[in-house]
Parts: sequence; C-alpha cells; structure tokens
Amino acid sequence: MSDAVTPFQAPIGTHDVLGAPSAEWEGLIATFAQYAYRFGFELVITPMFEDVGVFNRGIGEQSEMATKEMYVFTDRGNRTHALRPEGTAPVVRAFIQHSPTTPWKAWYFTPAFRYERPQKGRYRQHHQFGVEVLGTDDPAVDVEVIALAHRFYEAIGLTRFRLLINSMGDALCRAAYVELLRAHLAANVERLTDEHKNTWSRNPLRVLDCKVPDDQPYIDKLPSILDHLDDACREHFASVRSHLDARGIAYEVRPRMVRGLDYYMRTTFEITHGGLGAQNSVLGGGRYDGLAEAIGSKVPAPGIGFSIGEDRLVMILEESNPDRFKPAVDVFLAPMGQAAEEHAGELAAELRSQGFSVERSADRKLKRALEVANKTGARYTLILGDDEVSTGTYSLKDMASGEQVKLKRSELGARIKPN
RNA sequence: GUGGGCGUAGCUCAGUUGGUUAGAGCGCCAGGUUGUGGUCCUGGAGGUCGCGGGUUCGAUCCCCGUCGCUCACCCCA
Repeated sequence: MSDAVTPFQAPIGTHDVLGAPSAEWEGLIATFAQYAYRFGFELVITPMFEDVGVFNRGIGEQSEMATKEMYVFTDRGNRTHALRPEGTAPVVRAFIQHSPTTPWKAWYFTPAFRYERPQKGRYRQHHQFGVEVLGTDDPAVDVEVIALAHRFYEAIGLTRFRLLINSMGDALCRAAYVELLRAHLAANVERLTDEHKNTWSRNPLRVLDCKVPDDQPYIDKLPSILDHLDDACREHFASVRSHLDARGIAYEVRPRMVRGLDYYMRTTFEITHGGLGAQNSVLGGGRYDGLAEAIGSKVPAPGIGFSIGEDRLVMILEESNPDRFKPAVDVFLAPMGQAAEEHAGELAAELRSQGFSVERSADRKLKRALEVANKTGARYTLILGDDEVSTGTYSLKDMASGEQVKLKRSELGARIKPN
C-alpha cells in the first residue's frame, strides 16, 4: 500500500487485541500469574532485544529460527541485536548475569518475534508466557514444571488437551542416536520424499515428525530414541514418568516428538489441542541442560521450562468458551437531571472504593441509559432522578430479572456485593 | 521462501453471463414510550465494490500488476 490516503494497518503478521479477546488475555495472564506464584515462581522481565549472540549460541546457529526468522538490526552504536524470537535464552542470560540462588524459578510474559509467513495460529509477533527453573536437573522438578502447565490448563477450563512427553537424551547418547538415524536414512534415501532428501543429512531428527501420510509406515520402522538412551537418561525419564503417574497426570509418550530448538535435552513435552489447524501446539517445553554453558556460564546450570502460546490459547477459548473472562459491571448509574448527575459522580467514587465495578451514564433519557446498561452487561442499574437524590432513596433495578426496589443509600451495601 | 483461496457498509455475506439509483441480516442512530433495558414496529445514517493500470461506448464484474487477508508447506507458541 503505497497510496498516501490508504489508512495504516497493523504490520503483516501482527494483530491488535481488543474487545472480547482482550478480556481473555487479561484473565489468562492473571490466572497464570496466580498459579506461577502458587508454584513458587517469581516474575522476571528481560529486554525485548538482546545481543544476537544470545540467540545464535542459545538456540543453535543452524536452527531455522536463527538462520532465517530473526529480526536482526544494528543500532546506532553498531551493536548487532535481535528482537527475541523466544523466551528462554534471554532468561538464561539474565540468570548468568545475576547469579541468583538456585534453583531459580522465574516466570515471564513477553512478545516474541519471528519473520515467518503468517497462518492460522502463527504470527510474526506472538505472545508467550512461560517458566524456567535453573540450577537443578532433578526429575521431580521436571514434573513440577509439567504439573504447573497441567494445573493451569485445568484452571482455565480447557478440555480435550493432550500432554505429550519424550526424552531427547543428552549430548552423548543423542549424538550416537542421530548418527544411527542418519545411517538408516542414508541406506534408504530412495524411499524418502523429495523434501526429506534435503533434510535427512542436515537434521535427521526432523524426518521423525514428518506429516506426509505415505511416509509414515517407513518412519514408524526407524529406531526410537527411547531405545538408545544411556543409563542416566533412561533413569531420568523413568523417574519423570513415575512422578507423573504418582500425581495422576495423564500423558502420552511420543518417541518421535522432536522439538525445534537445538538446546533441548532429556525431557521434552508439548500440549496440543484440536481446533488450531496445522499449528496444534499450545505449549512447548523441555529440559535444556547445557544451554547456560553455551551462552557463557562458567558453571553448569541445568534448566527446564516451557512456554505457552497466548494467541493460540485465546483462539481456542474464543471457540469453546468465549464468555469465560467477560468482565462484569456491577452497578450502572443512570442519573437524570443536573443534581442527580453530580450526585452520581460522588456515588460512583464511593462504590468504586468499596470494590464495585461501576459504569455511569451521562444525563440522558432513562430508556437510553437502560439500553446502554444492558449492553455493558451490568448486573444492576441504579436509577437516580432529582427526586431520588432529594429524598435519599434510589431505585435499584436487577437487570436479569427486571425486578426493581427502592432503597436508601445506607441499605445499598447489604443488597449488592462486588463481583 | 513456495503454493491454493479471498478482498463489496462497523461485522457476516448476497449480487450483476459488463449497463444507468449496489442489496440483505446483524450492529449503530432516532422515533413509537412524558423516568424503565433485553421483544416488537417505523424511519435514518453508513460503500471511491482494496489500490493502480488495461480492454470496452460503458468495469464492482473481464485482463494485468500491486497491496492486504487467509489456509497449507517449511518451521514453531
């Protein structure tokens, strides 16, 4: 759009949030903050951009995200920065910089930027909230983190979600497995689709989560990473599973689940939900022992975390339960006349200080005021005419039932409660 | 980066095999009700038919380009 008279729009792959979805955003963030607090996490806020090295070294220089999806720019001091494409690496960088006592448990909410073609559930600026725990490799912590995610999804009333888990092994046994996989693929290269002919040697793991139906029988026969874990990794995974079982958290083991970032080790998990088209993942996470060292930590600092796609979550809730976080006005004030309007301002202040959500009409016809009250979804409308003000008696109308009573100001508190 | 679909009122969409004043529903505003909403009735506002160019006597419709939206691949939240 180069035409000067064309109105501006939000950039490609970004969107404004207002109306019902914005109420859901607020509700989701508040709910997540509450559960993160209950699980002992503190809020961490890191810059929206970092030295590009934080991401190159963190998520892997060869990864798609680093090579072609980052918003990289040079500032006026010739420093090369990148808008954060994901949430974990910056938190790990902050951990290294400040050395908080471990285990350090932090949660965050942040936009993330990736230069990709937008589609359903995928944006150039999307928003994630998530947690990280640094300084321990205890499998019980893995399960604490998964349990928080699980509890959160229950709390917001999301049903029909599936928790998928896997183990990616560690640097040693995974490397051995990848070579084994590469050998298998090399021996059968003619059976691969064109697409995989290009990827198998570069990143053999990618072939595992291929979606082409015709390839499935062949891929099913490839060796499973779970059969090639070393003793320590096998024990770790077994421990994670038994902790999950003990807590009654349902999960599915998916040995072919491959996560996109290079730093994942051992435990990986994902929560998926139908109704998101091809992008069905609403949460992704895993353990990333070694990431801190990759970014520059002098001491080993194993870690685990997850991030939730806020935009995708809102999309699901919009379809399944759009009124979940609908804000409710407790009292709508409908003043008529000069004296009543001034009185309404004073009364609104008092009710708000008591915790009520109060909306008020300007001085206008009562019919019109009630129409507006109805649209705001107010539970009660308080009718204030000059006669009500002079006698100190209000008319309180219950908007759902239509029932209307007269009462004195002092009786108001006993009649209605904040939502 | 690649491929498919789509751009007509605030929203969801009709429509014209190219013809003069472009429609509906919802929403919005006003009236029917002098102080009573959610139902109903009546009326009204609101559109350079994404933008630019071409073909034509004539384009919202056909052609080309462009911008945008959308879905999928890739990748991922």
